[in-house]
Amino acid sequence: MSQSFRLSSFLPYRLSVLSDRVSRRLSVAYGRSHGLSVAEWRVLVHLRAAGQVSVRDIETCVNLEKSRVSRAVARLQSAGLVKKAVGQGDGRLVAISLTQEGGTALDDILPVVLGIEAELLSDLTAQEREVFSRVIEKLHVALDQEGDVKPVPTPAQDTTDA
Amino acid sequence: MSQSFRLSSFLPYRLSVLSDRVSRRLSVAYGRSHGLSVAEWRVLVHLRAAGQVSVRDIETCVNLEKSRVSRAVARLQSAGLVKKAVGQGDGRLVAISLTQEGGTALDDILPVVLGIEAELLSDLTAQEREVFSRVIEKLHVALDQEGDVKPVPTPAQDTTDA
DNA sequence: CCGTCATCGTTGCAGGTGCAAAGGGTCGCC
DNA sequence: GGCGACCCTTTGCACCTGCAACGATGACGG
Repeated sequence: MSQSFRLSSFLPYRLSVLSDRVSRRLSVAYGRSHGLSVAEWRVLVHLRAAGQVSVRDIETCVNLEKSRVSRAVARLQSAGLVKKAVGQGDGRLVAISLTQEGGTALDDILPVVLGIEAELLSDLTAQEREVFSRVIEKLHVALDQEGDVKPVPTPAQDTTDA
Repeated sequence: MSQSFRLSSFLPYRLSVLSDRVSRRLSVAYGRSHGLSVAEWRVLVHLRAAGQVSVRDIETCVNLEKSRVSRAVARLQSAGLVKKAVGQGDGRLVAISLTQEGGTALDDILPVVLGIEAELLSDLTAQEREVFSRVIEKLHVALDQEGDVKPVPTPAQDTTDA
């Protein structure tokens, strides 16, 4: 039956392989030159855009688990790229912000990273880019639907009454 | 300058987030039900298609590091889904093949996995699928070109002499 | 004011991963 | 036949990750 299954045309496989390769290519820019991991890089970028934020903010905005964020921030702090303070209003929150050093590092890294992205995209037509982007969004929608089927308990009730 | 950088529209980020989500969704099928990791799943699938192969074969065909393959095979062996033997012609090679149990497990898993993929793709038009696939290939080509620049060793020598 | 519960962040733990070095085997060449 | 270069696979190590449990803090109700 499924004798003909081909991994090389299997969507999750293709996505995983491509994503890994791209990440690896990218890590040359922010990893090799500044010793940053993916998590650390994402945190830095988000800090630049958001100013002063909590771990929870980062978690939701850059798709990283809170423990991952926590450890990334700790490493960045000991590298001097980030500083932490207790939140003023709420003592549970941690106010994380970029240091000047962190900003400088980003200034270093961003052009390189954007250059790599541009090279990757350079052979694509405008239509290809647009469709590619749309498909990614559609896949997220599909994942939302499938995943969120769990919470919904009984689909029966809509037939029972008005 | 780069104040306007948006992680959410950054290609490597989008790919990574999507790929992670899809993998996670998929692991429900082969992970939760059979206790398989991604590496193990890929090895099984390749074995079904290729029959009897070596670690090196798997490594190149399913994009896994050799150490990852080695450990995946070890786990699969102790789970009884795979068997190992020394290669006949070459004593260095390991002849890895599916056991009957392994084949049965795949028979279980494959329909589920294909169903998930089908759901993901179900909202895409034929054109979207085709473009998406083409873009993935183009990105690989771009990575090949960029990556192979590496071998160039010393940027210093071109200034020093002829 | 105090008890209970939710929220935030950190940490312990078990496992997975990449890299590099170590086994073990093969082949060609002297 | 023996030696050294090479190849295939495993393993040691350091690191990263997810999950779950934990301590700390705030919010709410009695």
